[in-house]
Amino acid sequence: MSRSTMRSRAVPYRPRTLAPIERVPGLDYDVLDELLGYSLRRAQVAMFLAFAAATRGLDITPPRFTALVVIGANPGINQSVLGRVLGIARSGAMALADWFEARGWVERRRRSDDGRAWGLHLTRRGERLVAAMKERVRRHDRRRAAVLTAAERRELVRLLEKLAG
Amino acid sequence: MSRSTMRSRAVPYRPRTLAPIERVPGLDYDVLDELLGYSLRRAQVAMFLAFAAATRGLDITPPRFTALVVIGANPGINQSVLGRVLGIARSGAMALADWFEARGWVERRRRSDDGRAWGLHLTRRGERLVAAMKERVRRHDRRRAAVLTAAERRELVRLLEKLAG
DNA sequence: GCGACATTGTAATGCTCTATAACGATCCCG
DNA sequence: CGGGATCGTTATAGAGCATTACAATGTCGC
Repeated sequence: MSRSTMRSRAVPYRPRTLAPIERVPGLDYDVLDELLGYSLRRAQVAMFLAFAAATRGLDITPPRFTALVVIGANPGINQSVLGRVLGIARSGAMALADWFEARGWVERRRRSDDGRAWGLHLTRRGERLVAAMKERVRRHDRRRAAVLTAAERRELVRLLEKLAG
Repeated sequence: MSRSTMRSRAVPYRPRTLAPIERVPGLDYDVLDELLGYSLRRAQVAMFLAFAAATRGLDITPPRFTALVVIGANPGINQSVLGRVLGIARSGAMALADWFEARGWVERRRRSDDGRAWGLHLTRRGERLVAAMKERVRRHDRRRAAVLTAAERRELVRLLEKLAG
């Protein structure tokens, strides 16, 4: 099998400095300020910045983080399901798994119930890393969300879930 | 260090897929359900689907829509400022302007106050198109948001604004 | 005015993420 | 058993963005 043909990145890791979208003073934003989609986008920027701060130096992105958390909480999950969770194609989920495996965070194990599928599992090292990562992300998320009261926070999550369907 | 030399990376503006993020039954989402960032992301996908429905057949994306609205509301805006509004580099703003110009929606005009800059303006045709587009997007945005009551919608916007800071 | 530096538009280049399509292996079901 | 679905995999293509470099133009300190 040629999964050993690992996809290599020419540039291993480049730290990224993140900047918020500028709210240019004096500019007319017209209809944008009425759109829920645009409000969501702006709020997402704020939370994304918190995420970036939490994962600085780890070469982690939101999809990668989501994948690691889901693998950790659902050992043996296969790549197709992972792709559905992330909303990406199987091929993309596989590239993710390769990437994790190359770092020794995740390993593939044969599944007894399905000869086609590989089960994804965190390694010891992956578990330690994900645990630390989750803690840092949660802390930053809460800190950023601290502009809201606890009740507001709960209400916001409720409304977002309702919206997401 | 000047702002122009600061590295920045645009926060993903929109899901790059039209597929909704599946909520796989029986799967453990662990810490994700506590994270505001994740809830925001899922809600954003839902609103993006509304946007996609509104602009179907127009070959429009959220950045393009934002750019057109901003150009329409701020005639003569230059490409650097447009880039800052969108959170992308000048070169990207330029590619956008090229794209609009090729379709005859936007034209560049020399600015009397700055010999380096080009002012961006909607053409007649661009104006008609943007007006129609704004109406459609607004309608779909409201329709998708209709899963919320009017009061909930107002509250959501308030919380999002507070979060976006 | 002059000179250093900043800013604008532009072009070239490369990377990352994602989709799509194809394929063999395996599973499921009638 | 046989046809179709599913899984992992590979290859390929394209969108979107950053980065870098450059010339033209603007700005500011002196």
